[in-house]
Amino acid sequence: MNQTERILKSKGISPTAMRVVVLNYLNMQDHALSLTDIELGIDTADRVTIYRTLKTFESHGLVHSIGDGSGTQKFALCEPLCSRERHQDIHPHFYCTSCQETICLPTMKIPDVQLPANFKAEQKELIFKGRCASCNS
Amino acid sequence: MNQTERILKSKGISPTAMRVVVLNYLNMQDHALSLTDIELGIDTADRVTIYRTLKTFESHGLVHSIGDGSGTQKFALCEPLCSRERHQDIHPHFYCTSCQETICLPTMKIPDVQLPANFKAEQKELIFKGRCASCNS
DNA sequence: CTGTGTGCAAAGGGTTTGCAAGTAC
DNA sequence: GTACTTGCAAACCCTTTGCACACAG
Repeated sequence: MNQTERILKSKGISPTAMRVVVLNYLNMQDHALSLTDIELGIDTADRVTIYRTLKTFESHGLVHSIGDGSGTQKFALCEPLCSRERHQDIHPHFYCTSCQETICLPTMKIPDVQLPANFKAEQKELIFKGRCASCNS
Repeated sequence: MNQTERILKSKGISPTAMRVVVLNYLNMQDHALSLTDIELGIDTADRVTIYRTLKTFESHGLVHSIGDGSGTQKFALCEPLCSRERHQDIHPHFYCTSCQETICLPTMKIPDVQLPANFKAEQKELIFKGRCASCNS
């Protein structure tokens, strides 16, 4: 059993061939991917199957989804600490309006903000939009 | 000429009946509205017309749109200082996963975060998800 | 008359569900 | 055999564009 299968099992996901392929593909990327991105990258797989695979991954704390304002959801691997109950260590994302890539900024924290009385936040998302380093150079 | 028409003119938007109705409706709300919300609130108007009205408002700095992660865009009135060139004073939003309402938090600032070298941000968005005060009481 | 605004129709894209066939244990 | 997984089809919803008519300056 290889490393990818081990990761899936550790999250309680049975490591089918499809899931191994999707996870490996996500692992190769340094930015978040849309369903279409993955579909194009894995030419053997059906779009809906990938969709369901990602939903499975998400509900088991293996990937997180980002609404970057581009109108389409994107997905990226979580930090190892994330679990199905709680996504640890959620980080900001940068959406490049030039190349449309969404980049995770895992080394940064989302600062805390004092919410109004009786508001209870369970998640927070911080998104920057602009031009990324590659598009600026 | 009433106050609503005056606002429209001050933003360079000709104050048609439709636009006055939409602006008044937005003005009555304390939270951001989706296109569907507005469509249901203004039963005389066509969905596409409202859509175009909002786009006009947005490009003239009268409303801002929020992608709250619910999958649909929402719109809310801007602060008076916003202009077509630049949305001043962009604030965090709170998305209630119970009642699906998106609430502006205009008294709060989005904290600055140090971006990686050569990344240039033009916009930032901070969204909290959880339960709002009404749903918690 | 000319430009703008509105309504209707429809295209386009992404997300989500249903169902039946395939696969693993 | 039973439960889970996958592929195909289709539904659903939101966003966006095209076009023709109505309206205002």
